[in-house]
Amino acid sequence: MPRTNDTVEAALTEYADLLSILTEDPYKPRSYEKAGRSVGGYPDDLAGMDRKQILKIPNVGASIGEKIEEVVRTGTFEALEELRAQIPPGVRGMIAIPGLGPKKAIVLYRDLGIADVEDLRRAVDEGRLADLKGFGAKTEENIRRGIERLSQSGQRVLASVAMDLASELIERLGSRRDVRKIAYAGSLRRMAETIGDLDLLVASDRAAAVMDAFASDRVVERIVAKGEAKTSVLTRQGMQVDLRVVPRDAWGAAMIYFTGSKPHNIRIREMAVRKGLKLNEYGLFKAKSGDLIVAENEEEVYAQLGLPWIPPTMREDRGEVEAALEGSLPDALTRKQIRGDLHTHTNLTDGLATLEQMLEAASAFGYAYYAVTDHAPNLFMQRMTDEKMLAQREQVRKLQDGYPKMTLLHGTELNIDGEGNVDWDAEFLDGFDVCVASVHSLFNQSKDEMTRRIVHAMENPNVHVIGHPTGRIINKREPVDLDLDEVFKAAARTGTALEVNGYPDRLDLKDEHILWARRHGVKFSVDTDSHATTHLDHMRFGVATAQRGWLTKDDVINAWPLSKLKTFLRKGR
DNA sequence: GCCGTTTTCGGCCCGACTGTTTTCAGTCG
Repeated sequence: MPRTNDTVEAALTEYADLLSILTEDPYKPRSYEKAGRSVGGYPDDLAGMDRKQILKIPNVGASIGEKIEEVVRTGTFEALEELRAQIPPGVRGMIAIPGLGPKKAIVLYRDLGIADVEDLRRAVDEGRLADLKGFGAKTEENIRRGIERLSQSGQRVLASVAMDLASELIERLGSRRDVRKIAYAGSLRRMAETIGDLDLLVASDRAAAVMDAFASDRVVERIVAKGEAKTSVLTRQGMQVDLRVVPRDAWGAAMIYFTGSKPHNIRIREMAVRKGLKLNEYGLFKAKSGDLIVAENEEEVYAQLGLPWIPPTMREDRGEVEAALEGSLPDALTRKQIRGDLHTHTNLTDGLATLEQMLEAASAFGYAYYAVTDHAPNLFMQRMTDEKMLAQREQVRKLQDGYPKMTLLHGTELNIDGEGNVDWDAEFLDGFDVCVASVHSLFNQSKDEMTRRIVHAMENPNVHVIGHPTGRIINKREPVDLDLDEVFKAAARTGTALEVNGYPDRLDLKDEHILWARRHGVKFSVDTDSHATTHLDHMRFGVATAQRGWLTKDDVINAWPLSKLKTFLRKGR
């Protein structure tokens, strides 16, 4: 079930889209779009708010405030219904086609009666766009390709997949002499959970040569656009990659610009304007004289705007600029602050590596502690038994001598059954150093059942961490239906940590849920759920997700010293 | 429609690229 805020955001965004199609005024749609985003990112639930509180939301004034109340009450608002009556819903769908915006969409509808993407596809095939003013042969071809791309792509890729492509391109282009600096930016640098386009930034004095090399790289299927400063290509896998080349002394300003997010950039550019300055990808300038102030690195640019450097993972216009201004921007968790991994597997169950191999690989990360948490018996396919588990514990204790700097913790990943009970009784569970408990079955329970189930598991004094709390698999499986507010309250009350699972297709809890849970005083465990030695490095995605949820080392139990962690694991007993 | 270190009107981020035009609108990020 979507949160009320999400419903309201969707309504405002749809209204903004319809306005952009039906009116000339470019500012009004933008207002609704901004208000929608503010509402979506607002921490409090709109359902319980009165008008005065609603008007405190940034970018929400009297007019939009009234409409928000209407949506909370009825699920929609009158003005939206009026616009919906004017054009078919499919026209809005057409502006999702790359290269086709609101202005062309309305011409297609008004002049040819084209009402959705399918109509448009037929019209293009039949050559009916030919006599339309403003639509030439190339536009027609671009629309044809845009429709194709929309139907096949639409699917954003996991951050880990984009990261691999970025590494490959950076390695090849970065080895060129005329490439002084190269880095990925965009949503990958912000470590969003999925990536639409890959953005690469290069510092070079020979832009044309670098872009030629890029455009003829082996991964390139087709060149989408190529100019003096920017080239866009489509890879064979269907991913768009944008390359921007700037002079080296503009690196910092360009990185800010290219990293985004777009709303974050707009916020800081507006700040610049108010200070009589102008910010673009070439630097921060005095508005009147055009004199350059700074450009070379990000810290300087932020500093001149009166801001501390803001980590890319927090640049989402979720209040980070305001927090930075008042000096309350949290010190985001860093990879270095992670002292151990509390959720990992071996080949005793479904892992690929032996206990010895996992420990050896983990010790390379310099961890102070490390937990082995193989699956418990009720996940029957794993064929776990009490004997096997106890034998593993013996083995772990023996291997401890080989790791003087890393305390080995013996744990397990329990299964939360339909009623919220777990595999073993208290006596057996007492033998573990740490217990993660997760849902692995009955994903389709009702919201009430699922919520009761997880809360019951958290009330078990031997359950320390709830693993991948919503169970979603990105692009594959929906999250389970949960009353998250109840779950977060119970986690705080029982002293149970919620996992931030760093496995790239889980990232569970996700950033927005973390922000929400954190306000309830919940503690978190940032883990990899590794099933192979190579998975241990997924901690980078877990930490990035934690940063996107504004977590600090104080919020994260595996960033604590072992003694403090052990106190937490006693759950107040 | 929102907002205020140019405060209750008059702005609203900024630049690159494309395509169809003859100087610019549309789209994108």
